[in-house]
Amino acid sequence: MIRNAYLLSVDYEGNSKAARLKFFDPERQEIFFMIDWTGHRPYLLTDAPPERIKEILGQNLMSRVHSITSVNKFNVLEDRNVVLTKVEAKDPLAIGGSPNNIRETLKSEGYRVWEANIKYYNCYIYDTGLEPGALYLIKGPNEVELSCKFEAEDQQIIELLSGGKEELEFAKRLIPLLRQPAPKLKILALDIEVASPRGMIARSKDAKWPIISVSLSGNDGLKQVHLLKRGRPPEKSKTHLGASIIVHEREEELIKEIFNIISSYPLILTFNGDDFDLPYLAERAKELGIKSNIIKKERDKVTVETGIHIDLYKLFRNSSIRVYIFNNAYIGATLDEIAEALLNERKIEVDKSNIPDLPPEQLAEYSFQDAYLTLKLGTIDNNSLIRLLFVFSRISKLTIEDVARYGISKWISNMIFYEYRRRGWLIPNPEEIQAIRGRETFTKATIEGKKYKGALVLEPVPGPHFNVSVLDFASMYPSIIGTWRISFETINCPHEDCRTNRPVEDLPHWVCRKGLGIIPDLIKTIRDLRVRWYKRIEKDPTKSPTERDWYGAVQRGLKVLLNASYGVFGYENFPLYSPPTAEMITAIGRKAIMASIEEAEKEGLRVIYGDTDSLFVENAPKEKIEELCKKIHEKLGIELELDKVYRYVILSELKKNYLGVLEDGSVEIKGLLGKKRNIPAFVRRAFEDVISILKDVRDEKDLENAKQEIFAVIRGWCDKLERGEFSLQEVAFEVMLTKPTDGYVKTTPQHVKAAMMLERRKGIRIQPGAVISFVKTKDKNGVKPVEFAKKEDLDLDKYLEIMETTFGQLLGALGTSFREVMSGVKRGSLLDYF
DNA sequence: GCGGACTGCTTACCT
DNA sequence: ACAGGTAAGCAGTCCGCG
Repeated sequence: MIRNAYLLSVDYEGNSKAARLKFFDPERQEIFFMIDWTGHRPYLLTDAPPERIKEILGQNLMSRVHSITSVNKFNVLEDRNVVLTKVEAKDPLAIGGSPNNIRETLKSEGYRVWEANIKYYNCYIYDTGLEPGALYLIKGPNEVELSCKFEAEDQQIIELLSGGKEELEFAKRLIPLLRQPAPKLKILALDIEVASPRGMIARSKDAKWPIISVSLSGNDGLKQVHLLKRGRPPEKSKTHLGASIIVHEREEELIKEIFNIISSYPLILTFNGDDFDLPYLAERAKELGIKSNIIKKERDKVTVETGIHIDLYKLFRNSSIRVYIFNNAYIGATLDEIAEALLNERKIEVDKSNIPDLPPEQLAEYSFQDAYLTLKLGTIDNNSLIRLLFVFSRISKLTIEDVARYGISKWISNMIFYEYRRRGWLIPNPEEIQAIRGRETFTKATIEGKKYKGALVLEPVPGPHFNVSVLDFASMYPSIIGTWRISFETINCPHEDCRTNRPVEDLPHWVCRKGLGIIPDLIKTIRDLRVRWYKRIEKDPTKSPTERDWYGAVQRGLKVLLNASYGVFGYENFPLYSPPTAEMITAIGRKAIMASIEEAEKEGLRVIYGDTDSLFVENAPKEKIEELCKKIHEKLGIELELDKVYRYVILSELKKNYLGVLEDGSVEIKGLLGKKRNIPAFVRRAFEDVISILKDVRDEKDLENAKQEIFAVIRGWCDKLERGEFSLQEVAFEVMLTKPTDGYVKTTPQHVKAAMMLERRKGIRIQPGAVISFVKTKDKNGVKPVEFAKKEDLDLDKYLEIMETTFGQLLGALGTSFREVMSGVKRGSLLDYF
């Protein structure tokens, strides 16, 4: 049977002792497997001679060895070919997983080993050249072929690139992969509730208590709550969201039914299902004697045999996803906070310590809401997350399941490892990179405790500025990596004649000029493809909305990769960690921005601010800007471009703090206190009120008038505060708890005090990631959780102080101050503090 | 014993 | 668990002050 199917995942199958490919057939909405047919085996590389292996490993380990051969590899750190011994094993655990293993035995004998820490299924993907996430044509039991190939029309994309052979070859593989949209999948969200006694937290390790409810919400319209019969039957047959309430006499029956339904969906979504829902289900099933292997617990994930499982808790916690995909719209990592921020919906409020004692209808409502929210989050924005996972999987070569669980450094290192294996390059060990290419840095960071100097931030010229052009280096660090060819491969290379190639005079590091390395090619290709092609076709009106959605995901996905491509080199746990590389990249960045300022000033342009890769230029004629960009490109080889023109900008005296109004009246606020989400909603609303006045300002005269209006509005809000015209909720500060309350040993910040009061009074533990709402009070403690406070507890002076600092940033830039604005106002007793 | 100057911790932001 | 740079508010400490 010939069919099309997406490769979703690869794992190791213990019975057949081989890799197993998990495919998804979109037409039948069905998962199927193929066991490796190539005879591939796990292995490591070592410098121990082949003839000595037997003796070193001993009889016991040798029985687990499949073969010993010699292989040629290219060692990039020393720029030479090497011959190494490849030890193939009969099972992956023999390499490095079991107590007595080949890796450690070789090391203890003083030999070096390489590529022994890579998970077997990833190793398999590298060697077979499989493309996770891609669509395949399944031609027979031993024959699969990529459905999407490089086509004649793709040549036009290649023309946009200017690289060498390697770069084009990489692009030719990537382009077809990024053309194929993500499949439509039947999706099921699942959530369970457990009869844990009051105050006890159910854990999946010892699934002591019965499962009392399982809620299911599918994108095909399935809505069910399965309840275990306890006491009286529910009075309703449906929840208010329309989920059928189904009661089971026995827990076995319930679990069996759930397994049945799960198995008909290729994608299962949970919120924290890796740590709780799925392992708990599996453990209960085992305890009740249900024979099923549908849920498989692995080291750092729980998978579903009949599909794939994505734990949205892990996915939403991924900071690349949070920052670049959701623009920091949520901070906490709880279902309630994310749902509130992204969907404007909340969990149903119940007494958390008492869920098992809820009446059955209420339990059903509460439980179903969680499954409902999980499905909604997982399919948000017309399945944009699923699309992104496919994009990331195809670029990083990680399985969909791993992409959804690991962070950006893993995505990047896996992509690089794949390319290394493909070319027969030896993947170096971290300690060798540092020993051979250096680990020392020579610049001093501004922030104490950091390893090297970062970006440059210019001192702003405070005050209002009209007609401000913002120039920036598009993807500055990736451009530097590509143009100067900076990576762990090229920094401090072994060639004597490259030592004079020092892009930054005050750093002793040199850079290879012989074209060594592939990372600069990969980054440059991704960068050029994004800015020259995918960003354009995302906006192409001749494309269908579906296609534009897809290319939007591609474009954003590439951006996420690029944004982290410099940072990983400065990250200790990145397998290709190289402090000199990171230090060189930021140093070139500083040099580029300095050169641009110099050039701009030479042209008679006035630079009023700049941060890292941007320049704010006041009143610059268009021709002069074009001239400047051209000159900089010629001089430095990276592209400086006009990003936007502000009708006017108000710079505060602080760095990273300003307000800009674009020609269309839209306001961009950066860093100002009024924008921070931890300040009370009351203050934020007052701030927004003021901002709305600034929208319509076109010239200095307007600004003068607006100022008077602003003063009046600020006074108005202070009056409101004084008269108590607000709800408690509106004056609550909202600050995230980043660790458990007992983890704060050095100081006890206010939000922690409030959290501790909540814990004491309610007898619960507050989890990291929860956002604490508290108000400032006059009592000794100074704070109270909003739910325990009364209006008369409030310390209004504190609230006036925050109004002062919030508006002070703006007022200072407008040549006045909060005090001045408030003077002449008739004050009640509360304002006597002025 | 108390307040001001200071440092360090914590959180949230910018690029 | 990608990096460094900037800002704010508070907790805690030290020191001077009869």
